[in-house]
Amino acid sequence: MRHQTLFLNMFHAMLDALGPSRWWPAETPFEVAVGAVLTQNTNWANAARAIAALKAAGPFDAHTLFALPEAELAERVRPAGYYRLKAKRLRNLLGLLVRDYAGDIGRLAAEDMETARQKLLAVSGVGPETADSIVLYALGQPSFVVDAYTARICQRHALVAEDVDYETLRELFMDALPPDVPLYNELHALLVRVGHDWCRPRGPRCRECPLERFLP
DNA sequence: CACCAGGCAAGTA
DNA sequence: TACTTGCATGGT
Repeated sequence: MRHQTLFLNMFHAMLDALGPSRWWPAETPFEVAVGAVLTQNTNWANAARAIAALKAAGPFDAHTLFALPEAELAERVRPAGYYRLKAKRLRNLLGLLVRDYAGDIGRLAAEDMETARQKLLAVSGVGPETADSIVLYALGQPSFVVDAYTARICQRHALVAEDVDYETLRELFMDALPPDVPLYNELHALLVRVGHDWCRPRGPRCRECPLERFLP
C-alpha cells in the first residue's frame, strides 16, 4: 500500500500527458514473443525489420521458423543486431513452443502465470524482462515488466537504490498495485515512452518530464 | 565522430 | 558470490 498512490498518480500523469500507448506493437501473441527476444538491448525499429524478414520466409509460426536452418534464421534477424546470438535465442524459444505446446502459444497461455514464467525463464536467452514481456503482452497475464527505463526513472527520483535488482523492482510494483493486465500493460508502456523521451542515461536532470511534479 | 537502443549468459577471480 | 565481457545493427 506504501507506493500504490504514488504509482497511480504517476500513471495518470503520464497517461494524461501522452495518451494511451496501444502496446505491444505486434499483431499476434506469437509475434509479441518473437519481438520480445529480438528487441533485447535493441530499438524497436530494428527488431521490426527483423520480424518483417522472418515473415517473408513463409508462414509466421513456430513450426515454420523452427524448421529453418539456424544460419538462415540468423540472416533474417540480422537487422536486430546480435544476430547470431538472437538466432539461437529465438530458436530456443521456438523449441519450447514446438516441443511442449505443439507450436501454439495459446497453450502456454493456458498455464498458470508462475508456471508459464518459469517455463520461459528456463529457456536460454530468455531472462526476466523478456519472460515478463511475453507473459503480460502475449499471454495476457499480470506480470509486471521492468526494464532499463523503469529502473532509471525510479533511481533518478530516488525511489530505489542505484544497484536495485530486477526482482526487487518488480515486487515493488506488484506489491503496490493490483494484478491488473490493462494497468500493467499501459504503465510499462508509459514508463518506456517517458524514459525514452525524457529520462536519458546521461545528461542533466530532465525538465518538463510528465513525472516531474509527482516525484522528488 | 560518439552515443544510444524495451538484455542475457558465460567467463573470471 | 560479485563483477566483467561479448554480442552487432542502425539511427541521431
